[in-house]
Amino acid sequence: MLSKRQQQIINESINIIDKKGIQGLTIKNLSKAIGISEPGIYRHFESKTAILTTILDNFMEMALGLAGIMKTYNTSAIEKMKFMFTQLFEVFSENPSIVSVIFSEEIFKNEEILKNKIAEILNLNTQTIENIIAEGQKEKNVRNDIDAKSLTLLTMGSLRLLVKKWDMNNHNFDLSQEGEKLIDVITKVLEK
Amino acid sequence: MLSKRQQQIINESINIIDKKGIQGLTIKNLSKAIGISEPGIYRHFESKTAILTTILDNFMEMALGLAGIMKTYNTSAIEKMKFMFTQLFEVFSENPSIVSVIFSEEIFKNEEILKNKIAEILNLNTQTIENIIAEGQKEKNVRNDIDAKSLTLLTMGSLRLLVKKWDMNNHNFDLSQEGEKLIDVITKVLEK
DNA sequence: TTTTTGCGAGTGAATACTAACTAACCATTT
DNA sequence: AAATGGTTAGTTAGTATTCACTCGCAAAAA
Repeated sequence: MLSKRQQQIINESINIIDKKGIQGLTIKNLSKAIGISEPGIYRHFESKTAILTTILDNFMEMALGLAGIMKTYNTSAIEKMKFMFTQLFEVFSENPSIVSVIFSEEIFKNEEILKNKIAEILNLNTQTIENIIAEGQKEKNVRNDIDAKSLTLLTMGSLRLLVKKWDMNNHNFDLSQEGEKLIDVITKVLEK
Repeated sequence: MLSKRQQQIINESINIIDKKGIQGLTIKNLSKAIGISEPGIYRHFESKTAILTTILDNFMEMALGLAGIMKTYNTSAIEKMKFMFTQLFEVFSENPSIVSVIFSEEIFKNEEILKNKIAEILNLNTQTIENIIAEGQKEKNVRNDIDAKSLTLLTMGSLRLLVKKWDMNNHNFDLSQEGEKLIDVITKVLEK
């Protein structure tokens, strides 16, 4: 479990990465944002890498949680997708800064451990969507003239790009609203 | 025009970003890779930012060139998309390292000028695809139960994700081959 | 001869991180 | 109730290293 201070450090780190990029995340900037001295940070994390590792571990848990929910959620594939996407758009709208971390794999290229963690998260999320789509194909609710992997690519790719554009354009449109539109489009494309 | 040395510096910079991320691109690393001293770099670029600016300007020219070609290329929308995507997959296969720069917008978050340049490039490429799709809808070759913007999101998003996965997984699959598959899928989705 | 391209040696600022110390709190023991 | 010892969370003042970049000079090219 993370202490309050640790959680604060994590949140502020994500904020800084969002605003200034990974190069802007320095212990100095971080400590200033928190309001303690630089060595104070090291009372709560043994290194800067430990902070980044914790961030990614949190995202991994989120991904695992989502995968678990989707497995037990008992409806059609299309309904599952709708539910999942609505949830995601809500989370991103409420915590805009996590977008620039979770959809920006290459900011962790520097360190092998982090690079692998982020690839794992992406693969898990892909698998979650692919499972839903494949299941839908079995139940004949989803078109099967295109294989599940390709439909997953379409679905996930468009979701990611929408969110990324929202992020790059300083959230100057309503993500939940545009997200709803995208869900409709994807539904149209997936349905048999 | 860029001198040979300048072009070499640009290429090596892209290579380093690909391998080590933006944090790995230091003047020291760069000069070592080129085989000259650190001050030697400054004979050819006035600053590190100037190097990055030049990289993005090159990409902008590529995007403009592509947009120009697509305007004059006189076939159906579907054929245009096929042609454009095949071209892109070829370019990426031959120059894998540019992928981690051109599809990694957030590595330039640090500097406002660079951030804006990369947003411009993305918007231009989006516009190019959207134009083709909208034209196809006019000519009744492309479905019109979904608006052009959404179809563009699907198309571009899936392309980007495919290329990004290829990059993240150390190019462990044949991009051109998987790209062909994606082109077929997109064709199926777009066609009326 | 002038211009271009390189070099060694250095600059100040920023980087992640450490050493040594202190004040506040808290559970025991006296 | 008071003293004791230990933990937690913070500090100031530093470390070695790396960062982008500059200066003055030399060799080579035009």
